[in-house]
Amino acid sequence: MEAQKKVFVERVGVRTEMMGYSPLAGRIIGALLLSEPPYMTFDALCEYLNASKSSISTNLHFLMKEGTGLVEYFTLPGDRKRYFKISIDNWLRHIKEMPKEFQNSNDLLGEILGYREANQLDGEFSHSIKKLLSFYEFMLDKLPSLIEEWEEKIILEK
Amino acid sequence: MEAQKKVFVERVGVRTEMMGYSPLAGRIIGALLLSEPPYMTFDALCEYLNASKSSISTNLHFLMKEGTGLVEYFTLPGDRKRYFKISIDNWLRHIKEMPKEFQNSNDLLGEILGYREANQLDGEFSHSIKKLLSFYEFMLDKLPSLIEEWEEKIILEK
DNA sequence: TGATTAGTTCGTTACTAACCGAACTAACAA
DNA sequence: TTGTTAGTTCGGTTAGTAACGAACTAATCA
Repeated sequence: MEAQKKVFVERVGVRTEMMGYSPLAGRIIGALLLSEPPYMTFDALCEYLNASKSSISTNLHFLMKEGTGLVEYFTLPGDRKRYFKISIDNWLRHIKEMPKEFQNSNDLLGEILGYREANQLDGEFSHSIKKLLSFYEFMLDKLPSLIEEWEEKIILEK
Repeated sequence: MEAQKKVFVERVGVRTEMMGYSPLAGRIIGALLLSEPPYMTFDALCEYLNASKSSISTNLHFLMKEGTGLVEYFTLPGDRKRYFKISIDNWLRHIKEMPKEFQNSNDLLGEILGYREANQLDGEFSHSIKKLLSFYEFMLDKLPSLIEEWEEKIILEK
């Protein structure tokens, strides 16, 4: 069972690395997803992941700030330690912001198309860019209400 | 106008770097998006981007294979040169595959939840993971038909 | 006040990725 | 067959990133 857990931690590590996190940041996420109880102290993370305090410190900071607040911590009265855990809420909030990513590509591509048309550059190519843009715009239009639809479904299920 | 074009090329470069491409790969995409006609030879790319032949060669290969076929080339009879251009079709095909990315995260998270439940780990945390999973699953369910809806819209507009 | 604990900061090392130039190959042209 | 052009491959340099240990700080405890 412990061995299986470690395998999961590494697999989560690989997945999250592909999302732009460092290997250790990925393993922290993995460890926190699989630990029981679902939070760990600083020292426990160092020991479990065989990592130095400095590396754990750096990566926890990253995950709490830049890393979209994927990790957060709580404290207990009369206890100096911090207890680190995954914030599923922030995780969800982050993936719901996916349309914003689209928006950025969309905007730049739109500007480029504007430039091409203003300078009367090759029409056929501009036309195919327009098609691509229309896809982005369609998604930008539809995704928010799709997300809302899910929100409502979730409320009803409760 | 030429200056404005270069600014665009760099901006595209930065955007695509954020998507995991190398700086030069990003600039190649930018140059090809803005060039008139909408294709360039190997040498023209070297010169325009002030890059070495080897770097251009490596990055074009990447963009044609691993890079989801974002770039392709064509040839002209009686002309040894290759003409490189953006494949908007492949670009579109690639973003339409977005649900597959979801699928991978979804599968791993599902396995983890299975592990947690099999070992009767903290119920509240597992419950919130379930909520996250339900979002992924909802999107996986709805996105394909949304994409199809766009396809139909496009056909009608023609 | 001094000792301990929790976590941070800093300087270094090891590794990887991006890019370059030079030498090379394959195809055609003279 | 020799030269030229288009592009590739290889080895090396440089820049950037991940991680470490040691020294430090801030808070608590005795």
